[in-house]
Amino acid sequence: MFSKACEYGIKATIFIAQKSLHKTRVSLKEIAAEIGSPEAFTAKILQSLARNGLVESHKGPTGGFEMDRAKMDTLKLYDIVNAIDGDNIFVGCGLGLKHCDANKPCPVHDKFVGIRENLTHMLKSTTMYELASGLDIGLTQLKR
Amino acid sequence: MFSKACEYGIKATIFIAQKSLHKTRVSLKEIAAEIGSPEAFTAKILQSLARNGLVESHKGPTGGFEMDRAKMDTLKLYDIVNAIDGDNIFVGCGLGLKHCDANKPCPVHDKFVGIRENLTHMLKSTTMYELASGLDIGLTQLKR
DNA sequence: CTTAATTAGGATAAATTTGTCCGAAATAAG
DNA sequence: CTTATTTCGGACAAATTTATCCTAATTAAG
Repeated sequence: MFSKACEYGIKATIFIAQKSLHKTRVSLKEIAAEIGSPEAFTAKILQSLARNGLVESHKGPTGGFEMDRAKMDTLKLYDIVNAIDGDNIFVGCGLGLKHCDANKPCPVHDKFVGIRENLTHMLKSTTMYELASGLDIGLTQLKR
Repeated sequence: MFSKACEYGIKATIFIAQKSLHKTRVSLKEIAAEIGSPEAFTAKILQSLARNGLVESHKGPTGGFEMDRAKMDTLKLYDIVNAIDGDNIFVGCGLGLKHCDANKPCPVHDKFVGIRENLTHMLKSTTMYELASGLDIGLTQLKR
């Protein structure tokens, strides 16, 4: 469904948010260890998320990644997926056609409309705070 | 959502089914031209589908691909996706975790259960006949 | 039997995604 | 100011997916 990069990006961001609930910054090293991802590859993804303002990064000793409490409410799962994998999964044709719409639909067009709306709505309504909280109270996990 | 190979496989199979509605066999060349796919790559995909009995193939002059009328009712979109991309999209964790279930769920687990059930049900209930018919009466299209 | 048309399949190449390495830049603290 | 720590970012490498090429095998028809 999502690329590896996107999976890592989501996991990393949730972990950063969880730590930020306790005003704690996390380093790339801690993140990669926690979510079981290749460190340098994760660095690229986080750099991109930081450049685009999805997470905050700080260099130097005591540096690392963090997220405002307010950001946890405004940042949705949708934003992370969109930032990393783009919007193809939300708007693209299920069969990869360039010109597929309700007028001249591909054979699966109507079948996919509902699925995509369902997915898009879920991703757009899921906040980082919600995901970070579930992780924080031990309801969910990022390893294994 | 699906790999290129899977997109080609779905399109090719629907086109084969449509032509079989009129008892007409189609060659690889016609298929690739119709669905706008690389011929040799499409050949690989169709070979695999034929080996696994999803479509029927015949060599020699007047050869090509076809599908029984009965098969069009039993063969579901699900079977094609499963044959080409495997079942990861149906059963895998949204974040790629190896051990993610209702007991120890990843942060997005519950969010994805409904989406996946929705997708799986749609794919399992969509027959080739339905898709081929829509294409045959000009309601849907495979080009562009 | 010969020929032509077609799928089968192995080998290889190109493109994309995933992953690694290493020096540069920034910065907190002694 | 110096040092240690951390992110940044370019270059490169490996793995996977997508695509191409070419020969073999099959088979319909003259």
